[in-house]
Amino acid sequence: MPELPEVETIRLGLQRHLPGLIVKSVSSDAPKSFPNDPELVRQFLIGATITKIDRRAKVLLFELNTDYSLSVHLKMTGQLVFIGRERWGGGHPNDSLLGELPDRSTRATMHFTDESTLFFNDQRKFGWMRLVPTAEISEIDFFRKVGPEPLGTEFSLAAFRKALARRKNTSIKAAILDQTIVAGVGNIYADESLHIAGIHPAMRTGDVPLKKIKLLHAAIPDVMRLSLAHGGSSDKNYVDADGNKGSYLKFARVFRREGQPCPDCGAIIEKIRVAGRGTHYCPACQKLPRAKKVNHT
DNA sequence: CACTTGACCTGTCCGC
DNA sequence: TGCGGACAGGTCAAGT
Repeated sequence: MPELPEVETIRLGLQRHLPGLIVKSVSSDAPKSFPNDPELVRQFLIGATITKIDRRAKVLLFELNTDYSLSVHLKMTGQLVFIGRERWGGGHPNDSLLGELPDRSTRATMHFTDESTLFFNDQRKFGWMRLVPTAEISEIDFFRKVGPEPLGTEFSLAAFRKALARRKNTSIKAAILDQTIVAGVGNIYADESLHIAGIHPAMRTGDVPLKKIKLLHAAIPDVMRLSLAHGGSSDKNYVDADGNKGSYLKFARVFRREGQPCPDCGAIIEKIRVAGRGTHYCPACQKLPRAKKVNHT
């Protein structure tokens, strides 16, 4: 899915469009992508005003002027696309999408009283939109366990080292994909940050020297800021709230670049499988000392 | 607990 | 061209 930079890009777009809008109706493929009790929807979503769009890790939170919030996880292929008040003839920048949405991957559609619409599309149906009592969000298991935001101040080197100590026998890639270690890293930015830090993705976490852990700790927020500046990464599905693609992959160092030269040394980038995920790395810049590998594929 | 694998879905691409 | 299998950006549950 969208990883942190993509979800944050979507959040910024939604924050421009949604606050102040009043939900008129919702249609969905419930319960699959919209697992909510119809009575809760009627009471706490229909007629509610959206006040703010927040994000924690890869989860979006639509704050409502009721006791509930709408949490959204896009997983691998989710999209949230807003179509403005086209009936007013206002020339919204993505009016060209009119007629293209809904499409066959549209799982939920939220209509607002001003005739604008938010489409939740998700080809693989892994994502969801879920009403949660706002006061209980911090008690939800995921939010209790999730690690620090890499672009925030709590992501200190000390906190990172302490968290990594819990996963010392797994690969460093599996460790940084673990949302309880650091929030928002997914497959793209795991590969990119490990390349910046010069760490082989399959290296056992406990064997990565402190010097490299420091580089990795700096690389994770750096690569996310760079991606954010380019509107995120669009490989196949990702678009922002206005339907635009992100361009980070044009600048990617290793992700989806197997067979191409490493931007640092020119060696040919390889693709392997680590932690069950397709993994891209430079065999020259990211060496694996003998016996420092983790015993899974 | 720490760790790995498989499941959840649909679509696409690749080799035969 | 058709068909089977592998694979795709994320998390969970369930197994060891």
